[in-house]
Amino acid sequence: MGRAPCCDKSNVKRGPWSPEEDAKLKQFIEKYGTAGNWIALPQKAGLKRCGKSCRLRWLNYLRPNIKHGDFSDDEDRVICSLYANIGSRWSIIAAQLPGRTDNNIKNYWNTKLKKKLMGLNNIIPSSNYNQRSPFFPSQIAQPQPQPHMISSLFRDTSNAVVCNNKNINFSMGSNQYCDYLQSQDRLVNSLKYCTLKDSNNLLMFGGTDVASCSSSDGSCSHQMRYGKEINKEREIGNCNFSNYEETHQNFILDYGIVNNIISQHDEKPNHVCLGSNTQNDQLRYDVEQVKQLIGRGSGSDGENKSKDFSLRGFVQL
DNA sequence: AATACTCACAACCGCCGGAAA
DNA sequence: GTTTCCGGCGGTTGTGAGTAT
Repeated sequence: MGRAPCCDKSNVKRGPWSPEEDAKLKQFIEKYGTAGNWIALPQKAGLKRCGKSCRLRWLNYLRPNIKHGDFSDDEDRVICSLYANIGSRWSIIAAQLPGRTDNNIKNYWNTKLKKKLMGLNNIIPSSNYNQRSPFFPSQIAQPQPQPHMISSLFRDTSNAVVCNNKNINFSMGSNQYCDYLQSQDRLVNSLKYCTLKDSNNLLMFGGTDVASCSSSDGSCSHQMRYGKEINKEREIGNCNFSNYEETHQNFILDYGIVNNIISQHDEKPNHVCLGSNTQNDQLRYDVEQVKQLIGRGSGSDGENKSKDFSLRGFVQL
């Protein structure tokens, strides 16, 4: 059974809102609120508009404290940083910019910021990058800014941009590849239930096998085991989440651990794979590419490398 | 001055998830 | 457990102003 339309489309006005309609809507909402029902609102307010249209008009234009006009450099920076991390999740990005709406930011990105970044970088994206990145929507053939372009632009000044939302907080790492990995929120989700295992020459992150423990000082570590057979996959290593902080679980997955596993493994994996077990829900990264990116990191000695290539994040409990 | 083109932004559409019935 | 409804979201389209020819 199909869904009923939200309104009688033949009987509602469409297109730009007139000042009179704006005034009616604003007056009604200021007096009565939405009463928790946008669909019924237009009739009560005497508007020949779809409820959804009223909602959008209010949220994107009429609502108090909406900022109109140019975006500041700081706002640009936040948008770019968050886009590099989480992709086109405009509502989450908008939550970090008071007065800006998701629609506003989306339009700004599509019409100005994206072009600005592409102009600054002047780089044609390599086909080696994962095509399922938010920077390579499959439907869009035109080149998109890549995470490392964005992070390299803003690295020095916004190394610790934090994205707050009800589910996930990110703390940006400084490494290009880790920035890129963090842009896949599924990675963060899978890290919550992380197992490492190998299958068909792939090193995989993801799955559901997780055990947790707490220490006396309040810290918490989640140990991931991958020492047993899981379907056809063998266990190949160990990894810890550590440093429980207040309401957040802070995880650090040191890239050295991954490297260790790769080097100890008798059949060298040729891909790093993130996501669940099904082939359709995985993100694959070429191991050689990963190594190359490590080599391009800012740290030249071992200590810095280890610091640079850890993967950091906060998962709100 | 008229027309074509570009750009920015408002508005719409369809899908999805959660809550209620 | 299933269906229905609604709000929210992201992608896309429409519109009008500004600019180029």
